[in-house]
Amino acid sequence: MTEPEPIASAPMVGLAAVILAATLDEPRVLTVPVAGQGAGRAEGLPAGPLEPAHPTLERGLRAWVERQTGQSLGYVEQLYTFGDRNRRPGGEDGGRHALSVAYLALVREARPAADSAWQSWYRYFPYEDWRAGRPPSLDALAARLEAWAAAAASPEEGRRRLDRIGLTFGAAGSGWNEERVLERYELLFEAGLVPEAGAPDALAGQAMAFDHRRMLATALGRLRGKIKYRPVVFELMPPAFTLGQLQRVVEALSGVLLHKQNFRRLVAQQGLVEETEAVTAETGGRPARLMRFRREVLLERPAPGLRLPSGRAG
Amino acid sequence: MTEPEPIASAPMVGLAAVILAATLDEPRVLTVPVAGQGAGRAEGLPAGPLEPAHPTLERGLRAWVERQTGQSLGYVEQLYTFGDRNRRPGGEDGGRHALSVAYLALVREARPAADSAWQSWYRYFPYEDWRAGRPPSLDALAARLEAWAAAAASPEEGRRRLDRIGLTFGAAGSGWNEERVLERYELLFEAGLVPEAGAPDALAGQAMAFDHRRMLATALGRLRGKIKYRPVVFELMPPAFTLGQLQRVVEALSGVLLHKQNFRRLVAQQGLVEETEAVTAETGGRPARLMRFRREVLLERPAPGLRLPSGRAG
DNA sequence: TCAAAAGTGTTATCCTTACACCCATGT
DNA sequence: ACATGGGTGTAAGGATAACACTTTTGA
Repeated sequence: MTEPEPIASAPMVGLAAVILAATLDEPRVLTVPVAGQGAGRAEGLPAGPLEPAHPTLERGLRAWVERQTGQSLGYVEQLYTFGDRNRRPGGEDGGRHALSVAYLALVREARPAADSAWQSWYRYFPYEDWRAGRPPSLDALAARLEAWAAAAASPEEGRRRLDRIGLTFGAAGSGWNEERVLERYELLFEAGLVPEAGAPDALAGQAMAFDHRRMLATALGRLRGKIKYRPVVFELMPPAFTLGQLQRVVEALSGVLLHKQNFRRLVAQQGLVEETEAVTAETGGRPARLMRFRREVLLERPAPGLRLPSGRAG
Repeated sequence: MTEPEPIASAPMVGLAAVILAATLDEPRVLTVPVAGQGAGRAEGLPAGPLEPAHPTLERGLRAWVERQTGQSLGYVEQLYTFGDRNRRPGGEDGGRHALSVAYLALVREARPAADSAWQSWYRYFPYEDWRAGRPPSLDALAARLEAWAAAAASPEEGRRRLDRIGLTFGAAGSGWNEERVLERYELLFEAGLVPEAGAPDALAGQAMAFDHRRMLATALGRLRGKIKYRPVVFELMPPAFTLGQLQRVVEALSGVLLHKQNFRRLVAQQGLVEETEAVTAETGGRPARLMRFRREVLLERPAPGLRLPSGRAG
């Protein structure tokens, strides 16, 4: 009656890494060149097949990343297993499945090696960066999305599309929600507005090979959510940093500006950081005290993180 | 330099489903018998290999579940891909990897079919049920965990173990955190206190085949977290229900009792439900108004859910 | 002297928590 | 009458958001 165990046919299993860092005020992702699909070279994520020699999935991932980029990974967590879309090559493989287990990694230093390169992740998602106010490209995107909704087969379908647009791109009830990165990308994909889906221009951002941009979107959404209840930002910070630097990194990740005073108070009274003796001279203005992450906070609070204090202000 | 695409060797890929329901006051999981490892039959989750005929992972999962249990699934989300532990059969397969992509499914009705059976999930995690106060088995477990910490190779390792015990089982700072189901299970596993790891008795709950109990722990933790910011509880409720029923289901999921008045206010003012005209006679006491889920809340609030109003009270 | 960034303090407001209490039905 | 669960109101406390303001450096 019952099968003995989830044993399998012979699918292809790949490993892929979304490796993020935050140097200066820019959030970065590590990319490698990929022999082009059709025309020339494309950008992609470090990736490779799972091999029998790999002791675990995660160890296999680390091996591939070191080999392709020279980067060694610290914090690593599993993101999602992709297998449903753009991953069945049709007849050529006799219908074999192609899965890809994607991981999120956070690193401190950004030493690019071999062919790899660090890119700002807003290169792939320009409309996700609200630090300088509402991105102008959103107006054009919104217009195209509404046209897509209007072109729906039935009125109900049109209404559903409008609801989704409002939900993911704001306008509905509560405005922009920075965590819905993946939902926005999938909506643009369905509407045919991303280059991967055949859009003529790059209004919705730079394309990536295969479904790597979907993986990146998944990673950004996850990270934007996670900084609120886990102190993962510090995986991106040097051992000592100023509160201003910390704030700029959080702003870079979340894509929105924060209220300075409240951010400082929040960080301080949550016990996330402690002072060091050192101060730094720095770019213009009064020297700032250097802080370090307070590891003990993990034992004290149930969900220590940076509940973003909303408002935009200097 | 760069490999063309995450293409693979020949691992075995399985699909597994944690199917949850809430009938009356008990939270349930759907299990199937598994031809025993060693001695007799064990309980397991519905599962089966990914096959070339499956159009997507999720469709493959639905097919396996219907075939093994007769249950058709509504809400389904991917949980995690397990592959690192208990999943390399050693020499027999020449070192092939065995992965398992686990899914969480929520269903309304509990019609058992074939060999499958609904079990209370606290059968597998008795210490997770705090509805009748602190479970007595926790005292014995805590004693064994402390013995495990004391038996560490080095003092630092002993301290680390104590920290983890405090963090996952309470005592540290903030007491019991109902979301850390997986972390608790993994700690018990490492300490050798679960039957799967060879513990002599079932103090830490009933065993399951393979790593299925780990999957169940992952599912419970995810669900306990998710009800706080997504209205997933309603996937478990009938179309019309009383606020009392809703509260009892939430309590069953989270394993803690809630404060009645605040729960009602919360649900009401969040706009999660709306009244129907009907009332129900019910078990003892004044007849209650029947409510239904307000679907529009999805469009209105960024994260509609049931932020548990802490305290235990009638 | 001024710009720029660091850093401190205070107040209004909202949400959470807790407590007290009334209502309608079955036994 | 009373037990049981349904249902409403309100006051105290804490966290958030917004505001105003001082300090210390470099140009």
